Amino acid sequence: MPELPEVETFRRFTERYALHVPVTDVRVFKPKILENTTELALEQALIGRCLLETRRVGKHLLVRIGSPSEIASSEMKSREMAPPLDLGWLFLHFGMTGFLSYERDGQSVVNAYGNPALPNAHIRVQLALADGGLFNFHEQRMFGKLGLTTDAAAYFQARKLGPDALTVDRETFVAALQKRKGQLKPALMDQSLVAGVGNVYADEALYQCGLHPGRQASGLSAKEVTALHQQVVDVLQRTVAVAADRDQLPAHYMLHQRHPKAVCPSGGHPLSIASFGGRTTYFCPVCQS
DNA sequence: CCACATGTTCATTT
DNA sequence: AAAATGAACATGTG
Repeated sequence: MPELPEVETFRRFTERYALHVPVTDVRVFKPKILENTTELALEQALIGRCLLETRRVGKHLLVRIGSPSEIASSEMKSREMAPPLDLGWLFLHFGMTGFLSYERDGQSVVNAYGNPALPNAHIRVQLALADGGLFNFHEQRMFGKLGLTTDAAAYFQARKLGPDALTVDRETFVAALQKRKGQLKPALMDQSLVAGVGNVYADEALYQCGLHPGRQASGLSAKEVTALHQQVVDVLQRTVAVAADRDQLPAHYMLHQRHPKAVCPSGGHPLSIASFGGRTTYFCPVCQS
């Protein structure tokens, strides 16, 4: 599930529940989820500190670690205080099944996106906060990662992420596709071309503008590539707007049909299920060409 | 038992 | 060099 809209929802969730409260404890239940760090290093980096701000590119979420006394940067500028101590960033990647939850006072459990009855299982890392809150990173399938980095820009660069798909401008998007040899679907999913589009929303954007996933990326007309840019951004923005709860997306969205009996929301024809770029791809052979 | 699942990375081939 | 392909990773579901 975690493509760009889900991770953006996690980012907002983190902002809402976990910022500006000192961390009192770090519990790692599955060390394998850690990338180039240890439980001890996380404890040293986090305990007694606060999470202060978040940043997201594509499907990657970074959370800045700072001292509890550090105040908001706008306030700081106006008072011309010393620059904040560089305490680095926590990074999270959600793999195939990752998500966040928060609980407090024993009962209230809030999940990062529409999944009301999630069990308390598969918590891999838990941050205990000074207000009694517990901030949980879940990852059933263990493809996700959590770790520390000192430099946010270097973190994104090392992963060769292209411009974020939620805000990529038309000129950049068009230029990237025009020089791309190969099929549309793999191009959209290439995180170095545009960051954040995964299997489901790639299919949706292609469906919404009537483009076949196997089309040559560089072979689109100006009109087609403009429409594709618009749909990529629109599909992602709409999904962010409903906090990545797919049940709230329009009925004419094709992602509701990802099952063997799938039919086109606009004509009722059976959808084709094929492999592009090594991923299962749903598309309408009538509407998309 | 098998096939398949939203992601990324790596090796191999074209 | 770029792009495609397939495997691997770990775990659960149908």
